[in-house]
Amino acid sequence: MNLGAHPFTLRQLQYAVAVAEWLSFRKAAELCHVSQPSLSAQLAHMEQAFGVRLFERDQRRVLVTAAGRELIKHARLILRETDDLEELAHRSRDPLSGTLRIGVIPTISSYLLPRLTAALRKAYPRLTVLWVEDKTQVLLRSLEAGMLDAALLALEADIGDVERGIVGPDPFVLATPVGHPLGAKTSPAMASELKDVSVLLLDDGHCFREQALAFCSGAKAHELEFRATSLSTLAQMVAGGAGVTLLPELAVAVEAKRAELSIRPFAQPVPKRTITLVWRKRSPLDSALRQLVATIRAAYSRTSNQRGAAARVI
Amino acid sequence: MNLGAHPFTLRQLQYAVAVAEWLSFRKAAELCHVSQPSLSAQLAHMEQAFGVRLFERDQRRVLVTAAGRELIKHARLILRETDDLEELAHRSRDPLSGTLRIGVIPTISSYLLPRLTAALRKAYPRLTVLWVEDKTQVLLRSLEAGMLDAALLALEADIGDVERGIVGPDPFVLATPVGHPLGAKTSPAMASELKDVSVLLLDDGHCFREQALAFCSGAKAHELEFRATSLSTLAQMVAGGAGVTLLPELAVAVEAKRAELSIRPFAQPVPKRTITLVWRKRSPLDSALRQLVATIRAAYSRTSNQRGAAARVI
DNA sequence: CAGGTTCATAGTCACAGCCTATCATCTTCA
DNA sequence: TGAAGATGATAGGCTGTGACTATGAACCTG
Repeated sequence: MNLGAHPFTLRQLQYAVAVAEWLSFRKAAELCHVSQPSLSAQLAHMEQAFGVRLFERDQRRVLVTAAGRELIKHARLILRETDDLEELAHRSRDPLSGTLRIGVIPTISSYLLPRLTAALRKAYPRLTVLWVEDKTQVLLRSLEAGMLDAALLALEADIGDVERGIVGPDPFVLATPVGHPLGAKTSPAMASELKDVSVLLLDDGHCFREQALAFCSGAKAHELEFRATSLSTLAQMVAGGAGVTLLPELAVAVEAKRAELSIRPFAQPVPKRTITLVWRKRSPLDSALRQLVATIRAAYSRTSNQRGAAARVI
Repeated sequence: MNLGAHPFTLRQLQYAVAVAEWLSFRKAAELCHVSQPSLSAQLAHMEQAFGVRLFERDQRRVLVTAAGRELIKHARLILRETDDLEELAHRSRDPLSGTLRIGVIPTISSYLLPRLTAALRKAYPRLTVLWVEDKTQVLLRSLEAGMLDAALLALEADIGDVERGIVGPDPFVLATPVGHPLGAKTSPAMASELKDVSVLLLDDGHCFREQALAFCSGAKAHELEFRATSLSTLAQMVAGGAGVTLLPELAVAVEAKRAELSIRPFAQPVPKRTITLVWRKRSPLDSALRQLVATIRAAYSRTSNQRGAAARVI
């Protein structure tokens, strides 16, 4: 490890990054809460130390040089790491306290959160979770940008290279209007029964759409043109007789109560998704999040059991 | 990006890492070239800022706490990154390394780049050039906006107030279908021969169109309605007997090989364009780019000679 | 118990880094 | 065309951080 004095400071890196972001010394100085001359001076020192011009500036505008681009990219990385370190320090007093920002996809949030928040409040009374609901890809981008600490989504989606902790499997069931021939049978549903049946699916961008679609096209079902933007809408339309659909079992308890639906489980191989908590690799929250996953898993499996019971009643 | 002041410094991280490594304040202070009290004071500040005790110390020994282990692991990572940044700065002191974004017009790129990239790789092995192909006016706007570092184009176009380095002249030649009366003569072509001849030209927006058009209208030639979008298309159409055209000599070697063309040079005054590298005034890359121009010029004149040889064979 | 460790504390000082005020340019708009 | 309003650079002065030396307190070792 190099123990020699570093020729630059974290503060200087922040200044450089701020200027690169706003292409303005004044604006950057304002955001960094220093005067513009101070910022100018620090950047001058930094350029001197590096022996490289980072910014091309005249009296009307600022541009980042080729060298500047490379260096500032790296500076951003370092600053993110320092933020992580701060975060780590803050948490190391008490890992599961403070505020955690967690993303969650819509087809999970409505059904899991009500029960989960209660369990979390009980397990970690000093922890506040800020839930952010959006589609998988948006959440993953926010996660990467450091705007989220973790995200709760389906493992089957394209989630890239992230750390993960599995909460549990969520099998899909067949939902049909009451009185529909497919809903009448008592045996588990076979994929082959879906051949040429009209199914309704979620709109583009919802990962549950992709997962259900994969199964349906394998079964040679026929997708109707209309696409719902939430599972609730989907359930309403099915109840209205527009067609049949797949629902994650997680949603059944709520949706079958709101709308008149017949629910049948599928025979092996059961289509399913795997609910998972994901976070950045090398996140300082790693161990805390693993602990959190255990708590979520416990709450989820309790919910599953109750759902199982509810299903038997129907 | 968090722009708030960081509660710690890189120096403090070094101190902490050194202590963790040697489990001794004195030894660590010595290696960091500071007095032991200075190091003690900084670590005390750091622990205060973090709100966590990093070291368990009494007068006979030093131990790293559980929190300290985590934090110092992360601190090591950050210090490695800062070393990388320093290294990066050191390398970028050599302006002709890293990535340069250079624009180039289509009537140059296809013919010059294959040879040029090889020459550049050889001359500047640590330089990566990202070539961006577009029309002159688009390139100049990108250059002005800082999205490009330089652009390779024809001096004869309207290029505004930019810094420039001339690569070399690119004379135009007369290209006719094989068997065309204008192609039969062995003497250099006169502008007057083009009177009332049907010529094909590039589409609007290509600067080569403007340059060729200036010459042709001076010669009272007659432009056919059809306009090609690339020199290759143009050559194909001429070979097909649709008319005659002007080609930059740079393109002859490639195009005359693909299509059956007769090529004649022009008599004085030879119509031509001047291939030029341009960049922003006051760009910090100025001296590097002048050096680059010299390299490009060398590669271009070698290409010219070979093209001269090829032309004699035809 | 003296001498040699260890890290912590006290007191002093220099300079890095901040501030305000001002300059030199360039753009904008009346 | 000229005044007002940007922007970044420069000048000069102040202050607080982080360095130093000297010393203190606790602990081992011969």
